[in-house]
Amino acid sequence: MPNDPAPRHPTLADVAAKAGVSASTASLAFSGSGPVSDATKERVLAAAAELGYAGPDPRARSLRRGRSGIVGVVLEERVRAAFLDPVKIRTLDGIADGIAPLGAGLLLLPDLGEGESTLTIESAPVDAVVLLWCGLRSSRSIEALQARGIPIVGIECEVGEGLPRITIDNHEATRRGAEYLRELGHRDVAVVALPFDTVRRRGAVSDEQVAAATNVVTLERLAGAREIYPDAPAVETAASSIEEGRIAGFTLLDVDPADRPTAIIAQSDLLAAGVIGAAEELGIDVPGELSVIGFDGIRVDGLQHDLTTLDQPSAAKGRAAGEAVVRLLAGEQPESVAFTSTLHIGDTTARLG
Amino acid sequence: MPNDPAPRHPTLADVAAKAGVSASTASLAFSGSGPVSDATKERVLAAAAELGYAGPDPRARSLRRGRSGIVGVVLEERVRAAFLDPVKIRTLDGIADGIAPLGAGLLLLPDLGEGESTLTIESAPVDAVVLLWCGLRSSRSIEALQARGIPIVGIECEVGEGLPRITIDNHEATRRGAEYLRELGHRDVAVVALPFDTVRRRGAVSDEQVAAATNVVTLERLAGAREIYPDAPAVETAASSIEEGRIAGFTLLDVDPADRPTAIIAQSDLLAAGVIGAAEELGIDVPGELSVIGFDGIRVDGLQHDLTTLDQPSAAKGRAAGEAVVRLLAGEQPESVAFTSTLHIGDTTARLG
DNA sequence: CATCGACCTCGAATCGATTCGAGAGGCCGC
DNA sequence: GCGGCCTCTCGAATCGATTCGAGGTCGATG
Repeated sequence: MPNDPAPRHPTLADVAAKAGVSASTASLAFSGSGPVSDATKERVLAAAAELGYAGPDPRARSLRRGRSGIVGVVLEERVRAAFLDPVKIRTLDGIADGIAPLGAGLLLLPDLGEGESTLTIESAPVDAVVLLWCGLRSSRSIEALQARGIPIVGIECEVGEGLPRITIDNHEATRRGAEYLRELGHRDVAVVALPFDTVRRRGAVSDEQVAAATNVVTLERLAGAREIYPDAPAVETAASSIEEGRIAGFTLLDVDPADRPTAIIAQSDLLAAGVIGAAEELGIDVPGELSVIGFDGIRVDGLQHDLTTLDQPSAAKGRAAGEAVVRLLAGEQPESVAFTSTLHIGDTTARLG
Repeated sequence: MPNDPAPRHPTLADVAAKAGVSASTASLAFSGSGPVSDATKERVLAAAAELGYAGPDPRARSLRRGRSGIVGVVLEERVRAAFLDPVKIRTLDGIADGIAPLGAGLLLLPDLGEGESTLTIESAPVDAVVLLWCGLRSSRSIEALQARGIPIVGIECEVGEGLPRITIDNHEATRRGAEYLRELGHRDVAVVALPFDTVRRRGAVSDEQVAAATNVVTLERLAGAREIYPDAPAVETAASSIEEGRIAGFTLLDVDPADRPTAIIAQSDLLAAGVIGAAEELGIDVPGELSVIGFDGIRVDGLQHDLTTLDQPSAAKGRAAGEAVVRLLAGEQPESVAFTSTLHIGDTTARLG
């Protein structure tokens, strides 16, 4: 046995040598369709099996081919958090569906590496990228991707000139919800808002904060509400979750009943569920004393009510984004797509009085 | 303006040339910590900015470095389906948590490319792989990964000698659940089982089918139930979903009341919820006329009952797998981890009679 | 018998960056 | 004023596979 200090893994060259062919021929034998005689191909495969060669190295292959077969999905904040938000899950589901023809994998990427992150948007070997509710941070990354010629699709995300975007009618839909509350006779309406930017805060929001906000979805929905209720106070939350909704609910409801709003527009169903929970804990009847309207149209875990909400097609949004990716990679120029939400009237809203 | 037929993207070499340094120096300037003077580094960065160079190509970098910063998660079947299963979501969540120290991205891979899939387990540029409820198909892939020296961790998955596995006490837990039913006086108990292998079927399961099954989880849970009820009939489902549970529920319950089981052991909470739904549609009272026990301990969307179930720590399982990956990549030899489920007694089980 | 294809196989260039050891200056101390 | 050391920079090799055009062999045809 000769010295074998470095038990490296076999490479294509090793296989080729063992099979008595050139590396190029071996490569052809593996890629399948090349003009290689059956005998040769078999010999190469046999040599590979004997050496324990498991096929071409994906890294080298993707370098040479220029494609990795991976589509990145950029999530604001931690990857973990995305798994807790049913809307994101549904959207991811749709994306997976939409890119199915590519046979590509889905790489989940946090927007900003949390300090130690080695794999960032810029350093990930992706063929295309879908941005999901991206914040301001992404703008530099977007430039980097564009410089590298990587197709980008944005979902609810300002993504720059000429790039396809998937959106819904945040403003218009919320306005419709607010109008419905007005028809029910409500005059004192408050908004429980999604985060305004990537710095997560809680509590009442001043006009300056609104002006400085970067989260487009939050702003559009807020503007839609204020088109009907220009003076509606807004409470910011740190995330879209039931617990955050509950906290915001207490802020708005645990006050002198005279100062209490009669209706609350929550910017997500999870927040709405939290608000309803807070109301119940405070002995406030929903919808008798308080009407609550949500956004998303998900079914909230544990919520006993049929939430009045603005039903948005999350999965369809994801699918549209996936399809846009496919077309971009095919060299086409897909259009942006704007979806529409529908007002679902449940049992959490009622006529005032 | 000279002819510019191929508007290629700039490479490190271009930047180096523009900055008047060698490619090696430019590389050092980008990787940051190398012994490069500030003046030079600045010059390189300026040249890069001017050329619109967005940093080193991830593909080339990963080829040279031998690491891609990606951890693959192999899901049986379609990626899409995983997003619909709360248990998988929770586990993914845990994995993301566990590998956080790596700062790596999470690449979701279907077990078998659905025909056209280009990115398979073997051809994905991953540094490590977590197998999630993998089926038989994976075994070839596992060999390929091992041949390439890629660390593997299995969750509820036979993964081969010496590789760390994350498991729960499927057999023992189900036995405990069955014992509880026996204590309640039940004698006619049926099992609504998860899929037996990757060929999705529905309906009553014969002994031959059990013998030929490959899904370890299904088998272990079935064996646990049959330790107490050796003759318990089993119905196979095509997936873990409420709808599948409903279908199986009808199979078992839509019969002569004399032939009806008095209790059903469902192998997942979603299946249990479906069974309960079927019972309600058939006018069978739960738990009055039928006791139902689930597995997982998730809260099922829309289910009004507090399900009696075997609560398993899904997120912890994922986290343990993630941590095992981290340690494998650090050259350590992590142990397998076996978690324990606890019997949660809700209001879907009752004493017989 | 010579020539023309058809069919395989091979060499060499390429993808883009990283890394290691060597070498070139500049600065300090004696 | 000179040797030695330290700091920065560069060349060249390497990672592993793919691809294109060239060349070689063999059978068939005029």
